[in-house]
Amino acid sequence: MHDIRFIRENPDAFDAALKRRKLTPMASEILEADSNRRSLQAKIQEMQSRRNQTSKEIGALKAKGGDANALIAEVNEIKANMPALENEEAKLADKLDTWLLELPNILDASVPDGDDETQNELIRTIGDLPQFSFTPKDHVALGEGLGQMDFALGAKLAGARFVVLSGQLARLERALATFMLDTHTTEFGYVETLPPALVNSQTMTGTGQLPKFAEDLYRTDDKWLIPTAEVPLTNIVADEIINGAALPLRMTAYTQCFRSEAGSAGRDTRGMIRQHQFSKVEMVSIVHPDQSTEELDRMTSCAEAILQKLELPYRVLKLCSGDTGFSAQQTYDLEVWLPGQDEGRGMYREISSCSNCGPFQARRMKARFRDAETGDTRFLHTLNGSGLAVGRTLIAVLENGQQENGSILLPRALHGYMGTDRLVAKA
RNA sequence: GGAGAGGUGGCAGAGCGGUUGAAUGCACCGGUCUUGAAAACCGGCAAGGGUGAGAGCCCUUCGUGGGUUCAAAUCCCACCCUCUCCGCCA
Repeated sequence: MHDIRFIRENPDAFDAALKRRKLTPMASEILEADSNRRSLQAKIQEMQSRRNQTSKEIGALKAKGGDANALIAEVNEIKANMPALENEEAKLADKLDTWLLELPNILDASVPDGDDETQNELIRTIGDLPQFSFTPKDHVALGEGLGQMDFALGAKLAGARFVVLSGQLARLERALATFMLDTHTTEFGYVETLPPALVNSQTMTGTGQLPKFAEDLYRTDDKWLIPTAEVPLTNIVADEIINGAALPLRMTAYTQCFRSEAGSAGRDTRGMIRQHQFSKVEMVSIVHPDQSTEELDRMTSCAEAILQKLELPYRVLKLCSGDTGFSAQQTYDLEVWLPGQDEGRGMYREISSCSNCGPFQARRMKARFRDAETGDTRFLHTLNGSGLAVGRTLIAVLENGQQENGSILLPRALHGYMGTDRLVAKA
């Protein structure tokens, strides 16, 4: 959500920000509605003031036993004219709210220009790519070879884009999630949290999924399935005024995530890369505005630590203007190396996305803190990042650890969690 | 699902249809006192918005949305949530 005061004071900067998002300038249109609304508001408030004042006089007069009929008639006269103005004001306020809620966040100055994911900026590449003396298989071949990954069964039970894992692979999912949570809680100070997986519309609006992206979500009668734990975790501070001394707040959660993938028909149809249901360990930080840039680097490094401990090669990209999400000011993507993709030639695929949303979500959520020095309330900054997407991590562990005979050597960090150092086919 | 009770400021907790934006206590901030701290005492302390150079003035908000009334935290209706009991159930 945008700050109308910022637009009033910096209309040109606002339009320039829209332009970076490939949107047409709107500041003058917004400001006209804003100015009309405010003048209506002033008129309405003036009438309300007179109404309140006269009503008090009526009370005082009646207390003395006087005849208040003339004053009552006066109030009725004032009130008769109010609904028309109020309706008009409400319509304008609605229009303004819709704009402010549906326009994407202003990009940070550091975000490179670009149209799409091909123009993201490579920041660093970490780890050595595994070398194979054979053509590496993808996780589908490997998982089915192990007899522990069944897409047909997923389809029977639920439909396309579902899978059933069993045996060691089912345990691997659990091991990865536990390993990630253990790392974030014991090494990085995130508080483990178990939030609802269904949330109401207000919560979905707080983080920016609604009102604009309803078609990407699954819904029940009156609730929505979370597409990421970012939604419930971030909204924990909605409508709150946090004591500034308590910042930063850091939370992590392992949850199932549900996405309709409405815009992705035909993409990534093979395998576990893009499922309607997947699990993810999410990190959320709630910080003082001065700290959010630094916190984004910290959060990104926390996600990277997981990849490093799992001995998975990856690269870090800064998303360009055309690829940065609706609520984000700036985003780092972590892409893991998947040697089995592209016919065994391998490719990098997104496994984490760490974003600083600045005050954008906080303004939607009314999430504030009290500044100890000034005593004022200010909007918090919110950040979220995957740490990591568990399903894609499982894919990476399979494809990077594969042996010619189809067994999988596990990274050392998982041996304790798995009770073994390798995955082998069912007997 | 049924019956009952209740939702008021950061927290606890008063509140008669009319000077109640809301008593009181706690917490918090400032001051007096003290070598320092504590205690005690004094003072301050809701959020959002409009307007104004500013001091200030004004509007809105007592779970949410409607309604009654000249006037609603207070009355009426619907919904949401919490608690207690009963039923059902992982």
